[in-house]
Amino acid sequence: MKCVTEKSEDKIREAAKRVFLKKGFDGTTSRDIAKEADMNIALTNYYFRSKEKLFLEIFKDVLEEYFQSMLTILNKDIDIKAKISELIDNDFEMMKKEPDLVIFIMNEIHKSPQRLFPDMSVFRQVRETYLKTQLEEGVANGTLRPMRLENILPLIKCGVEFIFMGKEIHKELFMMNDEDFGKYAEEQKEHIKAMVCNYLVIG
Amino acid sequence: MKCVTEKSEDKIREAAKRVFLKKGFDGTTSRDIAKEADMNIALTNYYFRSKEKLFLEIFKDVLEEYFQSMLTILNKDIDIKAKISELIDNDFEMMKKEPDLVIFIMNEIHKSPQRLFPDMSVFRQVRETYLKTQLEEGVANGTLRPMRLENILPLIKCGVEFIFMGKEIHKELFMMNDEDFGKYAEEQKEHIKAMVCNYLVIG
DNA sequence: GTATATTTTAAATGCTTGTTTAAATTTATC
DNA sequence: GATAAATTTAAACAAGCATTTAAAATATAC
Repeated sequence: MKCVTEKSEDKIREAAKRVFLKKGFDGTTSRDIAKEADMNIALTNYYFRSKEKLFLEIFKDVLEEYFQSMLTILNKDIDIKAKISELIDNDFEMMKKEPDLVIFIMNEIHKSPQRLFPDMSVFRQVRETYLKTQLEEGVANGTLRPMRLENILPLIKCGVEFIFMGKEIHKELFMMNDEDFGKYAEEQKEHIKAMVCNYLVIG
Repeated sequence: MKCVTEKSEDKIREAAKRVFLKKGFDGTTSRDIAKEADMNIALTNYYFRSKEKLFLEIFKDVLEEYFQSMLTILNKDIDIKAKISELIDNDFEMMKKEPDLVIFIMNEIHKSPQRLFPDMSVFRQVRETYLKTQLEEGVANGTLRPMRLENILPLIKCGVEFIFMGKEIHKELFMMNDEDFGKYAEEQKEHIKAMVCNYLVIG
């Protein structure tokens, strides 16, 4: 018989993801998670053994979520300019949908990198995409500026992610409200696309 | 008589800055700070009333430290390309000297923006620099692409700050050790300079 | 329907947290 | 050098923390 009510384990997992993303590992208590999941406090340890174990499980998911949609685009068989444009659009939508995700990942890894890299096979996948081949071919036949994947990928990602990670400071610094910021981010996105493409593609 | 030993208040302030930068507000305990300063636990509250008050004082300093050297360059009477180059070099040196500073600022503001913007007069200063005039003149006479300060400034800052904030993830992703990363960051810095200048300056 | 396994609960565990106290010590004032 | 003020100390505070317990409630198996 199919059950309509969600399994407790999943309820906790989803609640924990929400709270961890918002408050970070240090800022989150087991009671916060239990309250968000509307469950008894003892259940987090019943299902996940400890706050640390629960966090590591969720962090792994979050990191894969971050890379997954990007991976699909990196492997598409499309022109490199279109690919850059699509990668930036994809990043932009992700930052709008999950505004806490990137700063959360960056901050947690920065505070304790060693504990957070288990068997990240997704890293290898990112290193071996079709974009890499495209790049090497373009560089070889002189249509692209000599760059490696590790040079171009951060240039594609940093523009959009930076202004969203620092959304509140940008709003304060340039005296914008949320509506202003939305328009500003859109125009900034187009600048980034043009700037990166102009730089990578010769002529 | 000049005293060689540092005043206790300053010892605590400096210790607190070190610990807060490394562990963030939530990850830092009053005992951490007292230990780092090698002082009795009660002294943090004797001099600063609370952990929160001490943090706010330090955060204000840190934010001004972040903007101060940048402000000087923004107001220099030099060619706009040289200015961009110098801003990026300056950012680069700051990230090497204080690797925790930017991710700390970003994360703390992201978690609770309202509590961290008191009388930030430095924001007004950033808005009204000579670069703004240079930009408007260049755009008016057609030598520069039509952009405002809020468009160009993040483009200048995001490249370097992004790879340093995500140093550990970049090392893991692209299989670099610390030495590799150092070289990589230098070459990335030059790409960023060229890319931003090429984009802003027409022809 | 009873026995067994699973899930949920309230309560308590011992430890750490930020902060306070009141006494002890050092420094400054005359 | 005595008196007052400022600083430092060890100890304690209540509240909150992650985690555990053992009993209660529910679901599953026969």
